[in-house]
Amino acid sequence: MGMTESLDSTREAAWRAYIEASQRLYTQLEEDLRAESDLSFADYHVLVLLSEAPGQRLRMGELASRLIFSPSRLTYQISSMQRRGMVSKEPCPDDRRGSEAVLTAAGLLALREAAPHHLASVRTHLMDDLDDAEVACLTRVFGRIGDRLRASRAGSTTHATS
Amino acid sequence: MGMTESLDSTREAAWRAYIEASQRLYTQLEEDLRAESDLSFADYHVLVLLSEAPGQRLRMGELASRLIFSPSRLTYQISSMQRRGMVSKEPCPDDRRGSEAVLTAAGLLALREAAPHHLASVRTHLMDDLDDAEVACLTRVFGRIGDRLRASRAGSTTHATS
DNA sequence: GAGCACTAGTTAAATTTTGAACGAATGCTA
DNA sequence: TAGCATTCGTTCAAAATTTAACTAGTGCTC
Repeated sequence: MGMTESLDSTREAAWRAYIEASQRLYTQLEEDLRAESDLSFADYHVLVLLSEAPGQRLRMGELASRLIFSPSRLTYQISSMQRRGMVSKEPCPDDRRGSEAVLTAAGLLALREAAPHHLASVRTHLMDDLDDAEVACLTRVFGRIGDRLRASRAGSTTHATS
Repeated sequence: MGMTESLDSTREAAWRAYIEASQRLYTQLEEDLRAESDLSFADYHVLVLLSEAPGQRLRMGELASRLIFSPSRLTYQISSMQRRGMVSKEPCPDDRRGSEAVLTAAGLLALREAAPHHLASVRTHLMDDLDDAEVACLTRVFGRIGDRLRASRAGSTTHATS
């Protein structure tokens, strides 16, 4: 387990650059989105996931795990969107504990109106700066990290065997 | 300005991988930090910045802009840390409007105790997976994006001249 | 040096997020 | 099938965050 207590300096620089830029990027995208659409980043993301789902509906739990939201956060998020008419909620047919969030026509419209602006933001603030090799690098790196984190979380949920 | 309405598919994949992994990474690091130290990610970051600053003190505004926090969020953050004894607050000598956050001995100790664990998390969940070329790529990409966003925000703060 | 626009930071109210506890339904095991 | 651990999602209270005033101080312009 030989572990040093710190990051080597090139990795520390990478870490700091990543943290700062990610924070700025997120802030900027959220601001752009709100400026042109009444949607938060979370709203937008919910709309995307629902619009891509079969029947344009998803179980609360499934949605929460894709958004990486806590259950209660998702409950709040969905009721807020429901209040604004973008989604409705229906009881789940095969599991009476569950419910599903369903995209409404208004929700789909909101997504269609916001998407071009939002995607333009993503391009402007992030993607336009990247060459193909860099895009490939990001996909590879973050894909791998996401996989690992997804797996480790799935593993630790199930109670530990001695 | 010929702009398409969407991202090409490799960029879209990169974007999605990045967003998901970033969110998971942040969640995981925060959880690790709390599990082993009573500190939030924000607390930790404040401690790092103060510990590196000359006199181990920084103006509120300076700290806010480095953390990418709104002024009121920083006020809240610092009072919370003050309550817990990690920082103190002193009026700024040369500008009576201002104040500075000062690292306390307890704050420095908390940082020293948390750092090895936190850095181990960063390594485990992010850096250990990356080869040198990938580290270089991240540094370059996020450095550039951070610079651009910092610049564009600085520019838009000052009111627009027609 | 008075007036005025701007900056620093705080405060207050509303919104969002977390975390723990809960009620209801499921499904496994005996 | 009774019992019990687990899962699904919500609720409630507490903590964090945002947003919009607002106070105080600065510094420029005349």
